[in-house]
Amino acid sequence: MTDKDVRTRVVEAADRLFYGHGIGRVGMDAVRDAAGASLKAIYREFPSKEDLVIAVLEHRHQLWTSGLESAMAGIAEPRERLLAVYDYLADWFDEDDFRGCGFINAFAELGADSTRVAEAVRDHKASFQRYVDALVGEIGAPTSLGPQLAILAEGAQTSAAISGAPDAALSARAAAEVLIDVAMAGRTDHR
Amino acid sequence: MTDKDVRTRVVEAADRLFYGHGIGRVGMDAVRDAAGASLKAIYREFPSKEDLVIAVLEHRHQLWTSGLESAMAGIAEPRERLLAVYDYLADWFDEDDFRGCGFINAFAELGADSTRVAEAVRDHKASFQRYVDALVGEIGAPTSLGPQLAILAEGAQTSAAISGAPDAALSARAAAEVLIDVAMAGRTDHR
DNA sequence: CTACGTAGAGAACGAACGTTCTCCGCGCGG
DNA sequence: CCGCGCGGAGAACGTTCGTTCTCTACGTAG
Repeated sequence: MTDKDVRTRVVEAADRLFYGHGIGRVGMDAVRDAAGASLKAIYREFPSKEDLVIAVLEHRHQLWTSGLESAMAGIAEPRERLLAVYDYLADWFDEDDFRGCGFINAFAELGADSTRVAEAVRDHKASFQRYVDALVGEIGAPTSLGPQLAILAEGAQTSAAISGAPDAALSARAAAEVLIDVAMAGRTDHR
Repeated sequence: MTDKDVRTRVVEAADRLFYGHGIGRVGMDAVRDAAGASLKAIYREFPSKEDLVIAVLEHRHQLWTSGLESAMAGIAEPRERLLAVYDYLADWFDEDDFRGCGFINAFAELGADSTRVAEAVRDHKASFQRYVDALVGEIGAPTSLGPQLAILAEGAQTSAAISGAPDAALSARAAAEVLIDVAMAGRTDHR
């Protein structure tokens, strides 16, 4: 229980609670109980709840990024790497505590009033967009494909969260395949 | 100010406030002030805040549906009607108080704990899905196209909300065009 | 005119929350 | 062995919120 330092325990506990019930519905007392830390220790590490939220979003960003990388481990072809994004989503949607994209949820809840939260969410999405854009660049597809693939990933997450049907990832993957292939075929292909 | 009945005024005011700031961050006092009604009158119409939220979501569903219909008014071709969905989104994203899909926002905030809200959001999304599916059926495209087009619409909304860039609608429209055309071409087309 | 039912304005209440404070026990330097 | 500072547990505080209650004004029936 006390094998990790306070900061890590608090962030991980808060992440689980915030993601599961929404940020506004989880009090600092619940975080304290789940993290096994004192309120004093929490507030020493995070001056306010908003700071904790930001730290949680950063932690979630790390998880997402490393998860995505390991999902692509061993895949060399950029086209296959792009499609692996949707397989990664499919695995995620199947977890029984899946409740949509934590960033979108945080943005929906606090984005209007907290500039810092809005910025953290924007950063995360922009980082993913850059990642996709880079892969799109590698296969030589037009840059307009990047946003389209990102929108598919985005939409699959909320679709799966709301309907509870994880096969939104499969639909998104199939659509991505079509978009990629058409983009490649339509490219000025004087080899 | 008192030209409409209390119920309508309350729902419209609450809708504006909830959508603009998030449901949890708007108190009943703010609704009372904005609607120009007494708390007593509000609670006579809506036994609890949750009931008001449900009524607001239903009202928003009406707005969305009628807006979509009028966006398609005069368009006969099912293919063009499908694409008009994304034009409708584009117009919406351009409004300066656009803050994402109110249903997704409500779901992110309350879906985990309020079954009624979760259900209302699911109903709305299912209704849109049926609408798209019907148009997909009319052009004789495979049913798998329906979810793909809905995911694009979904993703465009959150993308535009977070990045603040309304051109997500254009990306989604372009992607939809490709998906539709490929689906039509790939159809067992022995005429 | 008078009694009564109704509606509005806003005070009041209890709960929950974010944040701070108090108190106590424990470990360490002398 | 004795102070002393630090950390934890949780009480406390001020605010906000959902909901209810009180009080007053008013329209209407008789």
